[in-house]
Amino acid sequence: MSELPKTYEPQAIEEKWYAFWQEQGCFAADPHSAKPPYSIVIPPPNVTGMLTLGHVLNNTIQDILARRARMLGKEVLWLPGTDHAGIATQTVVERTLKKSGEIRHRDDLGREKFQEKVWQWKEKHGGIIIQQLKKLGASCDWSRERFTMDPAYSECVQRVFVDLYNKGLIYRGKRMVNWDPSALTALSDEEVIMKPQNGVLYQFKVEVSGAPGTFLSIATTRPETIPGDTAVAVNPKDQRYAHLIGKSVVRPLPPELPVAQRLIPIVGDEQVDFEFGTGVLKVTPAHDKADFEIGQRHKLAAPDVMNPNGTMNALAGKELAGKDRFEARVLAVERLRELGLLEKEEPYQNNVGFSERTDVPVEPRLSEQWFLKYPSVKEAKAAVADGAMKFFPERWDKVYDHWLGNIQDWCISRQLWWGHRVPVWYHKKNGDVFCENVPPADPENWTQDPDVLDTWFSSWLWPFATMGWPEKTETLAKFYPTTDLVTGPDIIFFWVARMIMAGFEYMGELPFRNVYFTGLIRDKQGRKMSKSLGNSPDPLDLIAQYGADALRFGIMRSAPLGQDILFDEKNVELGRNFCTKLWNAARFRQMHGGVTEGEINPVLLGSDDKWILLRLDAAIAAVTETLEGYQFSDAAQALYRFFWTEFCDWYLEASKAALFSGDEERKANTLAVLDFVIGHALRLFHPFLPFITEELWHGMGYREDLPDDQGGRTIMYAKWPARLGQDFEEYYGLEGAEQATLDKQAVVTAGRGLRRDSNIAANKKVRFILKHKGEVSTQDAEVLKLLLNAEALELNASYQPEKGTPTAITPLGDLSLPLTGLIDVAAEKGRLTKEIQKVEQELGKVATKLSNESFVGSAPPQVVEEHRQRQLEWQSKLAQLQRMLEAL
RNA sequence: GCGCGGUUAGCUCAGUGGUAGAGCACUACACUGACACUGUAGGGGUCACAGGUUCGAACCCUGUACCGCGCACCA
Repeated sequence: MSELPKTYEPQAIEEKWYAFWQEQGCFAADPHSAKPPYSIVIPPPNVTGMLTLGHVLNNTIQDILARRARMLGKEVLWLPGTDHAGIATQTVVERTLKKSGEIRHRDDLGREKFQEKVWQWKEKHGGIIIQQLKKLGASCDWSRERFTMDPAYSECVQRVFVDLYNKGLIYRGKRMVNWDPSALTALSDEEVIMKPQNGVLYQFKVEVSGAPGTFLSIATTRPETIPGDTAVAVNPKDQRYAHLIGKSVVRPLPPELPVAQRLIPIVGDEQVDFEFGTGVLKVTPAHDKADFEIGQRHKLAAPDVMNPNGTMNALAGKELAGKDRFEARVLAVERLRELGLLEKEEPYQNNVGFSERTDVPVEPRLSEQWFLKYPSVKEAKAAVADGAMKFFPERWDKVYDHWLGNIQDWCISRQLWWGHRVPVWYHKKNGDVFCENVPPADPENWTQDPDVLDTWFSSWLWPFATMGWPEKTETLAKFYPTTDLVTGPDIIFFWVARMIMAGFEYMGELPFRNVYFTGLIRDKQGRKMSKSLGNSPDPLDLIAQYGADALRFGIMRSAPLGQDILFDEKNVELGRNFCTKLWNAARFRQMHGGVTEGEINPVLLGSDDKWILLRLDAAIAAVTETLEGYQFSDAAQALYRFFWTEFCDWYLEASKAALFSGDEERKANTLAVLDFVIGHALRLFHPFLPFITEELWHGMGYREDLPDDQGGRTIMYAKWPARLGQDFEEYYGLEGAEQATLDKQAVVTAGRGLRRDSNIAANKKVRFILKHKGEVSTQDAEVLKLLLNAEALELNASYQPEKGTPTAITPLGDLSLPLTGLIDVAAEKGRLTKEIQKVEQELGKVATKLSNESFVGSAPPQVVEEHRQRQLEWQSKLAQLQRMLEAL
């Protein structure tokens, strides 16, 4: 045992223990272990990412689960790694290279050179977030770190692609996709974010061919796509227009084309809502999903009038060609106006899809892409529906179920360079398609598909691809399916649902048993954390300032199940304060000498000793229960309350009576209780506060000679505290022992109240007199005297206070504070009157209820009895107060 | 449009039928033998609104308003 320094300095201590844990191989998972398995796979952060508060929340929860599982005697695998994050990483690297002037466009380098650059970038920056997770205390098995582009992992991805291709679930087709004109790639539906936009609804008219002077009015938000219109559609049930079906109209743009080439048919289609706009819809099959479907039904051509980068092409006419789509919109409107066809412009709010990554409006675009018809949907749905897999909070069940019930095929190809390349080759001459996880034998005759796969097409294999699949590895045998998954609800479709499907398809089993969805971290005004707002604190700064334990505890205390978290640095401060409290309580214990080897002697236990043991038992129960229900903030709160309010504020103070009593036997027994409680508390705290608990565990000298599972080497493997149990309570005589302390607490609070009401400084020694009703033990009297900071506490069962003596009613009898100098009768009168008012009010409430016949008649007897008891108590208190008032 | 959350003290949130709670903030007092990153005492709430069920509602039911999120979407 070495003396603990005066203040807790987290930095050096954190580093010391993290290195120790790693050296000792404490995080390593052993598939040969006889212990029952517990496993989590980390949601792999972007390889180029930096630690955010979201990661802190997420990974602290995982670490708490993992550390607690170890203490419960499980063989724990927490498998870490990173994601190559295709589009995000490619964008970052490309931007950096442009900034440094190395390239103007990635084409300057070409595919292979560019890929090399990304790998270099990955090597340089890829480890950062892993190092940051270590600072947080994450107990991952780093020897198993994986990356979604590791060679073995890539093989898994290709194998799965080929398999799904052979099963006919992956196909290539020309479809309407979400196109990102900035990243120049297709996106999945999930990568499109709808945002309300303030736009304009334009109304223009077109002349019906062969009927001069007959016009149709069309409403549109996208006049720039008019050159791509191949029909106008009306609802066949719409009497206004039905007779025009089959005729043609003259498309106004581009104006330089001869009218004959601008004639487009009027078609009837049920999909047209005749309530909206004018009831006439312009049909642009190449630039709108709904229009594409109409086009298919009516066999319309689908000319693409745009370039991939969102500019108009030659088909849009010479005026629009080369112009950006938004610029073109303005020009198109001008043209319509000049032609006298523009009828109306009104402000209009509609939803526009934006690319999740580049935040650019997505362009619906017809293009050749790879699609996946999801496998094992039925099994994935059933797993959650029938409870084989549990979501926390439960309400995500519905969201998941709804999505799986309505899924569209997944567009999995991306026109990027960073990612897993589609394992498909086309024969240069005969056009044969070759899909294998190895290139064709005669590569010179084949061209590989240029596309790469959506990042999520690799991460959906994460739970088993990281464990050595497709080999039947020992790791898979031991740790799959995993126990818990901890992730944000924002990727429930992107990742969670898809992993479940992949799990069933390739392992024939669910990938995890429980999914805990964290909340989103927001700032204290409720705004999302974002770089541009500058409201996203750097967790590393917080760790440097407050310590990792403080950050962990602060964030866990404010993270209720399934609710968003409004992050406030105050909570980290609270965590820091709590660590200091823990530290100082330990120092206090240490002041009184080394850890006792002796057992607690039941005969010597005072009422407060028994009380704190019962409170400890309650804390063990509360923390265990809340953690089993994934209620981390409740667990943190229970710990906080137990340690600060119950242990430090009461027990530690009360224990001073024994510690300073001079009675060595009594002192030793009190120290034994302190050691017992602190030893349990440190273990309860360990999953939340790994560093400080380890430091104190060693610093306090807790039995370093013991075996691992008793915490000999590290607290990490010490047993998770079990409930004390019936035998324990009987042996130590704890049953019903709580009341004595509760009574004393009431006396102390009352006494301090008297002192304050009489304007006597807290540090001034005064004399209290307790007109005790029953027996008060010497020890209890000592505790009362100490905590009242009294010069003396006189026990006098027949005490008659002088007029005006401040007196309070307590469970142990009237407590008086006789004042020697001037007695302020008026003040005491005021105090009593105020209290009487309060009691009368309470009494009134109870009396009203009890005088209500239907209450007495219908309420359960014990409730009525409770009210009667309460009424009696209030009545007697009132009577006493009134007597006191009269005596003044 | 459909669905899901939320509305309780100045702030952030617990509280699922029987005496309204915590932390922070606030006020006052105190550097008494671990801790001022502290201690002690205190002030502060028609539990969003309107109906209903019940002896009894913050809690259950119906409806409304506002905030947030998700899904779908009308050009």
